[in-house]
Amino acid sequence: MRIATWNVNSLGVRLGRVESWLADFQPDVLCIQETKLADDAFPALTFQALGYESFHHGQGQWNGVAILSRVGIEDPQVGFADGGDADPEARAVWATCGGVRVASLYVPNGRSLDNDHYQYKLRWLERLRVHLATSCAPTDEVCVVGDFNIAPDDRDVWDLAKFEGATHVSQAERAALGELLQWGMTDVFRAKYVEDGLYSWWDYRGGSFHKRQGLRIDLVLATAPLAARLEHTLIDRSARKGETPSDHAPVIADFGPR
DNA sequence: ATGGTCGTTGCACGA
Repeated sequence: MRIATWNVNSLGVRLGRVESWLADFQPDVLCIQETKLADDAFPALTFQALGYESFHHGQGQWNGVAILSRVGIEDPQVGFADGGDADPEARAVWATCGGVRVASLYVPNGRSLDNDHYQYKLRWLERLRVHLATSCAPTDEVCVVGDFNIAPDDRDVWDLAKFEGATHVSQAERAALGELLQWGMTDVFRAKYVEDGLYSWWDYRGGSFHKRQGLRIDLVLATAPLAARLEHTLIDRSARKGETPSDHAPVIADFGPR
């Protein structure tokens, strides 16, 4: 089972690229972030014609997350089932695809450590932790993927000095991610590759991609029964090349049969 | 030199 995640930075602009990427990589599940579309503008029929059912939660101009699946979409769910207020931003969808509980997440950016949005980010991560702890078990097959806007450790940052005092690397964010891992999830890309310099996002400005100045912030987290079957994982840097790319590359994980 | 680009929208702001 091939599960992929890709922050496309506007599905309206990137639909052609997503269509050809699906044809090239044939994922069973593709989780998309930053569709920047309202639900009635989501191109479900286009994906259906390619063999993918879909579930989208959007709000229009910003955010927006989706799951595409050619192995079924059951029990779709939006946001967090923690009894709290609905998230005002469209950042999380869940569905069961081929027996795996899948989440497509767009974790808040945080903007800066002294910004209210950073507190929203930390609260959002805590709601994610509670949602997982109360609706899933580490012994279930759960795959939580997306743009985490957190570089898990220093290997995932091109220049630590540039990020001193910034979001994406702060102790509190990394600790929040660490709690998800401690609960029972594996960062499957890091499980296969230990070296630094392997990134999934590069700033559009200043030729960052060609200078290899990026961050690894797009993650595939899997519970033990799934992670034990990991066969391959890849960041598709080729998708960051050419005309009008997203600033993120897709991340793929292949899990063998049960 | 504290910039740079791209997406949204609308002539600024978020990432």
